[in-house]
Amino acid sequence: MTKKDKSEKSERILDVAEELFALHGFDGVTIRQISNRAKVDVALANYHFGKKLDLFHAVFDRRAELLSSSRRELLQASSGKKQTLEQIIEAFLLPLKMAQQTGDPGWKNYLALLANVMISPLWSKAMMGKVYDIRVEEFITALKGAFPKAKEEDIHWCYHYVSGALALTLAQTGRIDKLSGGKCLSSDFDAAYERMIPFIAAGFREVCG
Amino acid sequence: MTKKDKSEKSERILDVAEELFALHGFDGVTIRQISNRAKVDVALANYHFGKKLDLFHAVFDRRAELLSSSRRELLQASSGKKQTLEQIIEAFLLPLKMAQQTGDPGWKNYLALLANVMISPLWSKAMMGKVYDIRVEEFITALKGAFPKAKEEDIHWCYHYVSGALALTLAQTGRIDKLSGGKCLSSDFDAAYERMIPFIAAGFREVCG
DNA sequence: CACTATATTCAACAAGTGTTGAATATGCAA
DNA sequence: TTGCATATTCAACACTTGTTGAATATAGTG
Repeated sequence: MTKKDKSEKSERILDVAEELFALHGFDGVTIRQISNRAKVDVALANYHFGKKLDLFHAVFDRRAELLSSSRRELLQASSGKKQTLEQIIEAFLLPLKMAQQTGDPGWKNYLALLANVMISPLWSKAMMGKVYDIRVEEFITALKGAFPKAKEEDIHWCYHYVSGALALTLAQTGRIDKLSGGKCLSSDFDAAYERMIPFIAAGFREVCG
Repeated sequence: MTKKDKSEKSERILDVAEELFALHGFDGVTIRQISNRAKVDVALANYHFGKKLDLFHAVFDRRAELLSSSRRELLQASSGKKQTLEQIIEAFLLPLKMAQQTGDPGWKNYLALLANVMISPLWSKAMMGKVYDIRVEEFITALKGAFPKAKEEDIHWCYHYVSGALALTLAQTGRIDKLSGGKCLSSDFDAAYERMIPFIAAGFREVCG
């Protein structure tokens, strides 16, 4: 707004790259596929974003800060008195549900990309540290407050399970659709989150309580 | 043994391909990288396994049947009388823990590859249906037996969370190592499974009980 | 208008891609 | 040994990859 209005084409590149990276991963997508679908010359991606890897980072970072700060606000909002376990979990999950509920397909793609990064050893090390790890540390600190007597390892492992369940949800593989014979839908984030919170809460209380 | 002894080199190709596919995914690996590390000519992979995609299938299928049948046996072993929830969950998880505990790095790589496939919409659809889905259906049937009054959707969503937690564990991203400051290790499957069973069981009882 | 910085396209490069057919090596039966 | 099937290598193909430098268009400013 004030400084620079990103050109229309450069944002189209980001959108298309987001979608294709989410679906096929970094190596499964060529710059020509991106520029073709964005109706743009091959060289333009390079002009705006540099190397292919830089473009990937640009895509990943674009929405990372929004998600991360939304998590921080929710976590701090309830941090006055002692937080309930459910409040803590919701602060972690709700921003993702809200992002999904915007209906913006860009968010859907980004969340799938995030899931992809989370589960890859290489990409996880390269990308998650920048913005997301700080939030996770706050999240874990809050959990320690809710379970003062729990062992740290127990809390970390439980968070690990949460992270996995979340990743598979964000990935929207469509597998649950098939396995349930259509009774459940990958795209139904409401259904996924509704049950995830009590599921996780009970697990935490069992292992850490 | 009886029919054909696969050549030493062809198995080396499979081993190397398994490792590289697990780490970088299908598109992140070239046949030349595989053949170089296997100290074999580029054309040999094609001679033994056909196209690159066929090689990927060969890698994925090689250990799939073992894992799947191991699950079936464990699930049937306890199916005489009414199975406890913990028994059902263990039948699903134990084969993976045992595979990991062989110490064979090939198994470690395969499980990471499996995690990768599980979380990718495209690969999941293409690969999981062949061997794994049948086992999941039996698993869910057993769960229905343990929770006769539960709604089907609840059971499917809870299984979905299990599947996600499992996938992230198999992936061994090393993220928990970093976040816990070394208190937890991705490679420590014992620690992961030990807590996973009570965590999951409590979640199921809360949502489906 | 002219000037300038930014945006976009064009054309091409060197390197790498999967795949293939012919040539050679290897092991095994008669 | 001779044959023969399998295994492996060699050399090359047509094509795609990311990236770049020069050329051209576009928009904003004086």
